[in-house]
Amino acid sequence: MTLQNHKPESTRRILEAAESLFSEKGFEGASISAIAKQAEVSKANIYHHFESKEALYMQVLQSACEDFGNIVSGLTKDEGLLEDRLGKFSSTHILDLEKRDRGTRLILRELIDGNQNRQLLFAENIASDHFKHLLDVIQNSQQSGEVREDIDPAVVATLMLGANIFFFMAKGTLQHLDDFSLSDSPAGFGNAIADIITHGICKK
Amino acid sequence: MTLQNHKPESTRRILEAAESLFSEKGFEGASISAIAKQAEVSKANIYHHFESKEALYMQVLQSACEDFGNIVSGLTKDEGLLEDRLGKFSSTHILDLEKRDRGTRLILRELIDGNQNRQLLFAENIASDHFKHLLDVIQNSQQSGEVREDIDPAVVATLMLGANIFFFMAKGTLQHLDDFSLSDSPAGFGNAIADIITHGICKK
DNA sequence: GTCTATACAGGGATAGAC
DNA sequence: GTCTATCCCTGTATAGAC
Repeated sequence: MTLQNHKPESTRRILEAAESLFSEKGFEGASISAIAKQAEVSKANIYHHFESKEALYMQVLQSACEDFGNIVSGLTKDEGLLEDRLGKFSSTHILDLEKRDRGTRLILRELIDGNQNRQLLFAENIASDHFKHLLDVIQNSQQSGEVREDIDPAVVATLMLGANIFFFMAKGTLQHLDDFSLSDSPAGFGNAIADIITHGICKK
Repeated sequence: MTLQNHKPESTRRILEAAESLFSEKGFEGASISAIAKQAEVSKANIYHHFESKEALYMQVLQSACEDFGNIVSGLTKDEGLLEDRLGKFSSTHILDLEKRDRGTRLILRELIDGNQNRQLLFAENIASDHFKHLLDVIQNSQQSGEVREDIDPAVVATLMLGANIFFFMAKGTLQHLDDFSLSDSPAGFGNAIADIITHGICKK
């Protein structure tokens, strides 16, 4: 976020190519040469715009985090049934994961790699948006008496977000399971888990 | 699984070091030199026992998959309340993810990398154990009338396994969230989501 | 089976012309 | 700002002695 936003075209192309390759092959797997080739610039040009490979990577990661923040603001807080609201949230969330496929993969990689410093960054960026937004909805429903008091909202949020994220990352594997009919219907999956979370799987 | 099981000590040490480093840094991030140093053998020795870096990696991955298979067989199918059975399954599962930390990370990495060939391997290995085992439990409970007929067992299984796996991989990040009290209690989390999945979060 | 030494390709990064 | 050419290091993998 420098003051002069006269970013040359090449910078844009470099970031684009870097996001593509880092998300596909990881930090070590993506080489500067490959990024340069895909961006149609020279290696030296990359080092003119970015201090190092690491600096380039961090910039890509930063952008991905910011993108993630602007997603889930459309969730209605007070109207309609809780199941419908959660279903909408879940569907929207999972579709967004797919829409931002590359950014999503990038962040998932970081979650696993477990770099201590960066996980705080994620906690602040992503958690503060997705997670807390979802927390609010559940806490409100708890205060209005719709939701059981002995439920931990953070567990509900983790359950829902985790299921969506796992659905995203295991998509390729889930498709091989013949029992799994919803593997190509992310929105359907989102609604189905909202149903389960609100009402449970047992008969009443 | 060759016929002569006279694996020399060094082979054992190499596999051990390889699992450690591959799981920590990924395939590209872990070098043969580093593995050799940690295993206290020479680089050439590794190439004496394994055809290539890729072959070594595949062997490590294979072992991790097999380990995963032998986990969840203790789940009781017919006794007790569904909530208790699911709670036990979930807790056991999540504790096993942690116990086999390195193998778990290895497989999660592969899930993201999305190598088409290997995802079939996972579907057959892991799905056929964890996933189908859980499917059975739910389908049985459905036939006995305990569980709603309009529930897709595969969605329930994905929901539960996904939440556990996400809990495992996001542990480091979740710890930074002050709202999340269960971040250091995997078994507690497992039981909590079993409660939600069976009964739902809404008041009856 | 284990080592040292080495081949050779490719990695990240820099110098300096334009 | 962009390039070509180059530096130095480390990567995987092999040769050959012991």
